[in-house]
Amino acid sequence: MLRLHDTATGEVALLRFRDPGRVSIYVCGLTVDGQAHLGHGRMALVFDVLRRYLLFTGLDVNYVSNITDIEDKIIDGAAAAGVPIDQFTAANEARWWELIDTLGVLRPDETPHATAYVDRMVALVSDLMARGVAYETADGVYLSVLDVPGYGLLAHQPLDSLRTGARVEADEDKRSPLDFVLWKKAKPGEPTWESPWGPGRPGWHTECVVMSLDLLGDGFDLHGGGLDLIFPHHENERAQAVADGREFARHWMHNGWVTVEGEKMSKSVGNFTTLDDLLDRSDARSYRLLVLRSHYRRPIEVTPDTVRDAEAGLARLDELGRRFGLGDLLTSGPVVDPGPADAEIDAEAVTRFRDRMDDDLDTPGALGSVFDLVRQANGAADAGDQAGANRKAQTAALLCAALGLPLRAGSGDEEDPAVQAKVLERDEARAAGDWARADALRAELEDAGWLVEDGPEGTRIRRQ
RNA sequence: GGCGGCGUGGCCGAGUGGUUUAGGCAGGGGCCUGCAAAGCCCCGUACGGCGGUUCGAUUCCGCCCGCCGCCUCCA
Repeated sequence: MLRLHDTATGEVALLRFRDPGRVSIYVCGLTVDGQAHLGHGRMALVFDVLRRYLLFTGLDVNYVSNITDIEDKIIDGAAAAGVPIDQFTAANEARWWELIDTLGVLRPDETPHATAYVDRMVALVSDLMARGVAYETADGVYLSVLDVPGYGLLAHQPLDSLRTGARVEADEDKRSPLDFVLWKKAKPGEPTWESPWGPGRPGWHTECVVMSLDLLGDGFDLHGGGLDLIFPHHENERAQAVADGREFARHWMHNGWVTVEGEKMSKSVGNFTTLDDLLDRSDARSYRLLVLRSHYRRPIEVTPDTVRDAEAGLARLDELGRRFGLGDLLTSGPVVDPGPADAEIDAEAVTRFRDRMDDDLDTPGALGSVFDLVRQANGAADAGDQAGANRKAQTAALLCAALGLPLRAGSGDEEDPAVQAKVLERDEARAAGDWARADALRAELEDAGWLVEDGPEGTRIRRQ
């Protein structure tokens, strides 16, 4: 049973499901206002690993993650690019899904878009007005947060602190500086929707309330996102749901930053690396491995050094795939724990893995158990215990797949006839004891990007 | 100012009141190899500082130092 840190309580607690055997998850996705960076990638990977692990343990998972396609920066971005807003957001979103696919992240079961839910957002705001917890001002409609029981649950800040910290906005009509906008009245040049308060557009926090409750229902199991969404975004989502008499998320999970030289990566600081940049120069699986190597709540440093380190670890895993011909276990789809009945799998190792994962998704510890298997498999094979070795190797591959990290048995182009000819020629040279010729052929292959390895079965090559 | 997190061996990074070790990368030695590569074995005996609790603390408590984050729209 999975124990997870809950942002609301600050404690690690058993994740309890509303419906037995089924998990409903809502993760705040991307605002499609530009290029996604490493932080967005980490978020996607962290929740992908959670989702895959729940599937691995045999649960049904309903995973919803939204796209925010109307927002201030989107309006500005489209204007700056000189293109219509829908074209701007569509292009950014399309690129995001390509990146998601490259990262091996499973697509959500549902991907609601804010602009498709404006009617229901208007309905929610109207309801909050009717309940007397929201009020209209000259420039919009606001939620009166001091009327919401438990406001500050996620922020873990005294209300006074939030109040004194609140930035003073132009609108002095707000009853409390903490109150936040549910509906923004139209400004010139902005896209608008009709509402009882005149044309305008929804505030940011409202969309996720409406979409999560619509698609997952009251009291859904888990709500997640990046650490920076805790306050105000998630606090304000919860406030609206509670004020509307709805039961909101039962559990809150947030992932930590990607940092650059110790500082949070963010667009405002300008210290971000885009996912495009990273994926251009490294195997996407190495970023997943890098993310898995540290706990999801800790910050991670992404530097050329840490990426290289992850790539070296990945190479060790792939080497296992090659050595044991695990080509049929290269799935990038979800896998399910086969249980102790499967003689090909080391059930005890799977248990060790699951113990680590159940402890608040201790992926570094889980990964340690996988590397233990790698060493055991290689060691057994070296000692001539092929059956035992295969079992360990298969188990390692299974657990890698469970983490969304498919092993590779090769690059696929080893069969190139010209390359194969050189490999054969080298085998002949070696058989004849012509070491000079063999070394020359190795140099040629290496120049072509191959790493040459001689084994009992002859020369083997792989991509460097 | 308020609230919170973190400081582990050359690097990354888990975990734990004490007997055998996380794991990965890098490094040294060995086995294997024509030489390599890959793999395996061995090695470095780490837990910011000062006190306290304890038979015993890296692990609990206090203080200090350092780094980081949040305090209204940033994953």
